[in-house]
Amino acid sequence: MPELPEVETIVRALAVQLRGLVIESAQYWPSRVFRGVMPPELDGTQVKEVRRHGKYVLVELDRGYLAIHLGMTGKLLFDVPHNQYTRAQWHFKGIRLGLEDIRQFGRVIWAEQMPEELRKLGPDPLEISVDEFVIRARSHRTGIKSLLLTQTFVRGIGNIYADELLFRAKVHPNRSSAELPKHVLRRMWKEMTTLLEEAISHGGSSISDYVNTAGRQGSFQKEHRVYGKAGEPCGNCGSPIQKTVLAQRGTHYCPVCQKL
DNA sequence: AGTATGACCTGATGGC
DNA sequence: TGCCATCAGGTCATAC
Repeated sequence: MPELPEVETIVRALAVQLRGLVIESAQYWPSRVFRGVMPPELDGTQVKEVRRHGKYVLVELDRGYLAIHLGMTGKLLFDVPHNQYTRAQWHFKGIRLGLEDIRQFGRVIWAEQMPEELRKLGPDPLEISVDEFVIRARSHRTGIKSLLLTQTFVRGIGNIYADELLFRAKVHPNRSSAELPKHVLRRMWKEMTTLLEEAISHGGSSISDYVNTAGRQGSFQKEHRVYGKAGEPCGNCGSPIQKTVLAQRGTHYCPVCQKL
């Protein structure tokens, strides 16, 4: 569910509330999110910082790192009662952070050092330079949407923002990455930056179940131009937005504005 | 290296 | 109301 803007929204709230707090106790309910490895005893450990790394929430402790991926249906919520989907709870003085995840596609990783799963990811889309973006994109032949979804290429873009970005940049989702002209890739980089920053400023997109740590929805779904708009007229040219399957994902685009 | 497919999970929705 | 198929913000493993 959550992509870069949603995770960024969550992380900003978590950082404010958790920085400096000490874990008093933690509870874990066995589920797929732990992949068979529960975090060790962390009582007495202090939260140094909370950062985003791609789609991961990275909680930097004074001893080790807790990395949380929210998958499709993961939520981090303060002070809500335990329910059947609660996978973990961390108790701090005066506040309790719970992880809920219906589908269990999320993941909790603990490691003494920055976890390998995070280190192997590509650069952040809001930090990569335009030149590096162009060079990296040109070194792959695969379809551009598939590449945008590949977290080792850039980290944090998912299905919504891939579709929205390609529409804004007027690029067909199945165009071969290596064959995109440099000026088109530069345009994509620019649109990527503005799209993600706009989405963050709206608190992310809420389609069905995304909510921030306060249980509130984002509003960027109101600004979507193609995602979830199949059959509706394109805002540029009026022709109907198409929906197909590409890279195993529902893909929305304007067949007139985004030519192959 | 690429891509296509299925798997992993559960719930919501729509057709019959 | 019930049953079935399909779809959903994401990875991951396996097979061509």
